[in-house]
Formats: sequence, C-alpha cells, structure tokens
Amino acid sequence: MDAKRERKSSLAPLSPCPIPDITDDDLVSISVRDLNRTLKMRGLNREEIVRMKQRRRTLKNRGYAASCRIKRIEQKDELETKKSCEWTELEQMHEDNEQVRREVGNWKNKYKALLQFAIQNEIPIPSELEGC
Amino acid sequence: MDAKRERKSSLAPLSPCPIPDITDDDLVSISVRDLNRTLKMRGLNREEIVRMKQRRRTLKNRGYAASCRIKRIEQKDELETKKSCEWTELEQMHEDNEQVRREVGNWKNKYKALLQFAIQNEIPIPSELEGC
DNA sequence: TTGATTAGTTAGCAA
DNA sequence: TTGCTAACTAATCAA
Repeated sequence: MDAKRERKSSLAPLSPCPIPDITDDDLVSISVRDLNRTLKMRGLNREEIVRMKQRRRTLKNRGYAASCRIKRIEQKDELETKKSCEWTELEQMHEDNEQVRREVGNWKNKYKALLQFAIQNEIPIPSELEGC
Repeated sequence: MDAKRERKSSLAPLSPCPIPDITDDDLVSISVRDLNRTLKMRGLNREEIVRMKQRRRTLKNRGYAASCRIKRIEQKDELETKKSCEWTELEQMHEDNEQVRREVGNWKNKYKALLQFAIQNEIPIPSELEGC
C-alpha cells in the first residue's frame, strides 16, 4: 500500500562532474568563500565554476524542497492529533454532563419528597423554603 | 504578501510544436484514437508522433499535479474547519456543564434548608427521606 | 546568498 | 492508458 519511492537520483545531467573528489555533501555544506578558493586553486575555467555554483544551488534547493514537504506533513499530523484530542475531550465532557444531570435529578427528588411529606403531615413551611 | 506567481509557461523545449494548429487544450482533451487518426492524416513521422504523445502525457501530468495540490489544500481546510467546530462545541458544552452544576447546588441547598428547618423545629423525619 | 514556497516535470505505482 | 503522488528542478519572494 505504501511502496518506497526512491527517485532515480538524477542530477547527473546537470553537471558532468568537473571535480570528482568533491562530493555533493561537501558542495552544499562548504562556505561560499571556501568554495571559491577551492575552485580557483584547481584552476577551473569560468564555465566550470558557474556549473559548480549552479550545482550547489540545485542541491540546496533539493534540501529546501524536502524540508518543505516534511513541514507540511508534520503540520497536517499535528492538526489531526489535536482534532482527535478534542474529540476525546468532548466525549469525556459529554459523560460528565450526563453524570451531573443525574445528580440534579437526585437532589430535586429528595427535596420534593421532603416537601411532599410536609404537605401530607400538614406541617407549615416558611414560604421562602418552598420555592419549587 | 501574496504575489501572483506565474510560471514562465515552459514546455516550449519539450516539443518544438510539430503541428501548430493543435492547441494544448485540444491535445489533452482529444481521445487517443482521434489523436492517432489526426497524426497519421497529417503524415507525421515516427519521431514527431512520439514527441506529440509525450507532450500530451506531460500536459496531462501538469493537470494531475495541479489537482493533487488543490486536493491537499482542501483536505487541510476541511480539517481546520472541523477542528474549529469542535472547539466551539467544546466551549458550549463547558458552559452547559457550568450551568448544570449550579443547578445541583441550588437543589442541594433547598433540600438542606428544609432538613435544617425540620431539625430546628424538632420534626421527626422518616429515615429514608433524610439521606444526605 | 539563503531559505521557503509555488508550479511544472518526471518516475513509478495502481487501477 | 490514466490518474495520483513523491521527489526534483526552476522561478520567485522575503530576509
């Protein structure tokens, strides 16, 4: 249902690799100054330098795109988690409500029973106590 | 804050347009059979036909990608809407709960006041009526 | 320059 | 073949 989708790891067409011993990992992590120095030291011509710069930018963009995707997924997950938490809380509160409602009925009945007893035994009750 | 980002409408490099009078819209909407017939009628060679087929596929893919993005956005919106609804409901239920709790207190007080009155006036109460 | 985001391209899976 | 989606490239914007 969820096959691993590994890309053909392209980028080969982009730059035919002017400097074999600089890995892509190096290329993205090295500073601009150091990169310039290295390229000059190796005596690359103008075009090769441009190509390396472009390759660097592309590799970086690839990383940015990846984190953008991850971020999107995380945000969605977070949203779903929160939603599900709220649902649980809602369910819980529903139960609480039910419980409290039963309590109301209980006390109401007790009060009424007492009142009924008074009436049957003709016991006079102060009016402020018999609000129904 | 949200500038229109229109792509350079590429695809020009893909196929240098073997048939000028078939628009991209036609190309994606026409059926495979009709397309084959048309291409044959115009006497395109093997390579041109392949190019047209590829162009068609790419154009279709462009559409698929677009709907994929739209779908993602809609799903996210839907999730957010539901979450916000649940929040409102939660808020409402919180209030209800508060209200019912006050009711409990009310009836409880009434009952106790009545009981207190009985005690003060030394009125004997059946035990089943004085559960506290 | 760097990082993020959008639209378009391509690979590969599924129907 | 068609549709979808992940990863990638390129364009563009903000900082």
